[in-house]
Amino acid sequence: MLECRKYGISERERTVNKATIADVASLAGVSIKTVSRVTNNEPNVRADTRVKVRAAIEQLGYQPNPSARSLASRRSYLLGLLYDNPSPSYLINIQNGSLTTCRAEGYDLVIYPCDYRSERLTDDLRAMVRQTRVDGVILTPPLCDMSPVTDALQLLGIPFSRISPADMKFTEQSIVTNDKSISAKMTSHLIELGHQDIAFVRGHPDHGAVCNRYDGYVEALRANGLPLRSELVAQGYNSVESGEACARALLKLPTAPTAIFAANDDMAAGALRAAHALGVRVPDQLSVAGFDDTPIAEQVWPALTTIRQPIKKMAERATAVLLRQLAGTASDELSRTIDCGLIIRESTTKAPRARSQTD
Amino acid sequence: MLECRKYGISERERTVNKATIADVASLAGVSIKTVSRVTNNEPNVRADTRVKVRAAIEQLGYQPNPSARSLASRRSYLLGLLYDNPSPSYLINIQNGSLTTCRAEGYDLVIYPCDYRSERLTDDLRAMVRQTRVDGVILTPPLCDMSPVTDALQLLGIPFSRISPADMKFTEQSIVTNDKSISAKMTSHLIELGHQDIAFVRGHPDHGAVCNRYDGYVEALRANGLPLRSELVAQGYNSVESGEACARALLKLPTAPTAIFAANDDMAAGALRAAHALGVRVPDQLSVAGFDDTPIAEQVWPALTTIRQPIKKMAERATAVLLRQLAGTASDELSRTIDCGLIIRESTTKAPRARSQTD
DNA sequence: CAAACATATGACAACGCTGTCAAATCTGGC
DNA sequence: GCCAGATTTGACAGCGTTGTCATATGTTTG
Repeated sequence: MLECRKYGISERERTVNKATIADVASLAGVSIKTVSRVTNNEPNVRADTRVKVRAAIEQLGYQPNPSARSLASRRSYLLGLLYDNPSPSYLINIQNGSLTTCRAEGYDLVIYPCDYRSERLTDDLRAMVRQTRVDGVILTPPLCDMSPVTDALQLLGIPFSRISPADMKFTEQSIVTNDKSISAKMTSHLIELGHQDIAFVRGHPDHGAVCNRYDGYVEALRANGLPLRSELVAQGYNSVESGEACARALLKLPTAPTAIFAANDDMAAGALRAAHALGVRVPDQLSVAGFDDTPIAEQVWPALTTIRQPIKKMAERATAVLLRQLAGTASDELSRTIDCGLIIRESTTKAPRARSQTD
Repeated sequence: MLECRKYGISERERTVNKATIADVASLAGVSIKTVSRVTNNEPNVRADTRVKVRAAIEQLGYQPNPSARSLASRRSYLLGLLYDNPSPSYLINIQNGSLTTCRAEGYDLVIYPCDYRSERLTDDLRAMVRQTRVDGVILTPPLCDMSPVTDALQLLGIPFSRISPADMKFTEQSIVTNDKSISAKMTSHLIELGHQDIAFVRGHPDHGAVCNRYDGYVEALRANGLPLRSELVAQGYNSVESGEACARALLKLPTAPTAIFAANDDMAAGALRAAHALGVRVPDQLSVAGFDDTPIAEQVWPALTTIRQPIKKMAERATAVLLRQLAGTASDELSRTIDCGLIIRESTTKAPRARSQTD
């Protein structure tokens, strides 16, 4: 009892999970190999044997020791999630999605924040992989688009799965979104509301998928016969701050836009701040649209019109694709393209006629 | 070469990390035990032997196999982070902080989102612990205040460390914040600005530390000789939405407050939304203060006066405390109380004289 | 009914490390 | 130069699984 204080390790090991595969085997009256077959759902076990073993497992509360299993089978049952300081809400969705799939398949998730601009990125990667021996890696933007990363993983022989890559490589191992077409749809929506002078705040150049959104904007302008005016295109860096700076500059233009479409919600929130500060009323004088439907979209005032990406689902799929890859089973039935939808809220409305007239 | 396609597992194992402790031992001309001693920084190795072994390790790029190490030493070198759907930015800070310490000590972090209201909470906990055999667990609010959780962990003999618990139990294993006194300070600050009618939006009742903030508010009112008016105290639930609802009700009061202090930033952002919607100008007519300094505080307009909690540092410390506990070393030199500071931004200013006069 | 084959089970050797304990080597004191 | 004690090193047995391969048990077929 006294040694129990402070949860002495040795005491713990005696208390918890005492049953080993051998205990189960002797209780069930079979060999440990048969127990192993049952716990791993292997074929070639007679139904009644299986029942017997299951009962013994139940009775003893047996859980296979993951370390022993890993050592013998040379798999860690661990997946790594690689990310570089994304928006918190994005990350949490990715994590939750990935975990959903992981848990269902008996895997755990280990997280690896890293700096995509670091010189030592591939070294870090290598160290990480070796240290924990993750069976596979999930890559989020912008890491999923960096060939040093994918090359290193290929070299190490670590399977990976990519979420929202910008390019079309490794399509078998990627979950892609239709960023371009949905951005075109949002732009068209604004045009339908009567907006002619629609500004676009571009995302961080290193962030591939976000960049594709600009292409959709360009496409929609062209499709609707509107000119692409370079002064209405601003370069942001995904942050609220950068969005605010861009919007300030845009709103001070002699031919100020009546709508601003930002490549993500944070920058759209920045545009909102700029409008407030400059006394421009949203949406009466200015419509603002974002992308991602992060929590901030509903938290700012007015609530942002935006595009919802089912991020959690994307992560679930990406993880499933990775696990299939690990298992060697085909994953053809898994759709790898994810659709997004427009969410119309308070920050967009019809273009102010008067204004575009007088300008 | 052909088998390399799709990164066949067996091929991988041959390619990556081929060096074992035996290879290092024979290259260095020592026994495997000596190599083990070196990699684990154990004493009683001659300096020149250590150098020899280190060189061999370097040359072969040897990394100990974590599964083998775990199996033999009965430790997983894995820590679990238990959380229940907190704010994304809170979680990311916690994760990053915890990881910083983990990495430095050769540990990895496994994440466990869970539902604190679930009936099966302790069962889940038990399953999780057994499945991965985490060496210890980090508890965030509100889980850190739930005795079913702490009891279960104690029973399982799993060491844990708590971040921001509301109670004073397990002080050796907790990182506590001075929520009460800093809330009093914020309240006093508002009083110094001339506010007399200060409303408080309380946090979720299940969230202990957030509740303590109310106590600070009460204390400061008393200390400054102001009455505690129950109609100025609203019950929120930590969400933007609940903060907005509370603020709407407060602002419609015949004796509306000139300042609203919300127990967290999300609710303060909600108050901002309510003010915007009702045409109440912030901060001219209404001061709003939050708590936490989450990113939203800077992203809304006007930017929120709030209280900064060094969450990342708290997580670093909590993890360090846990690791000391695991190692059996004393952690007395680790301070377990964390100070917060007031961040004055745009959402608070002097009380509108006229108004409090006419009311 | 036996031969031939498919299915079910088990014995045993890994897997790569750490813990234990004994052996070897190095100290310093006389 | 020798002995007691401290320090350094190594042999070897686990740790709890899975993989391999041989054996045992069914099941079909001629």
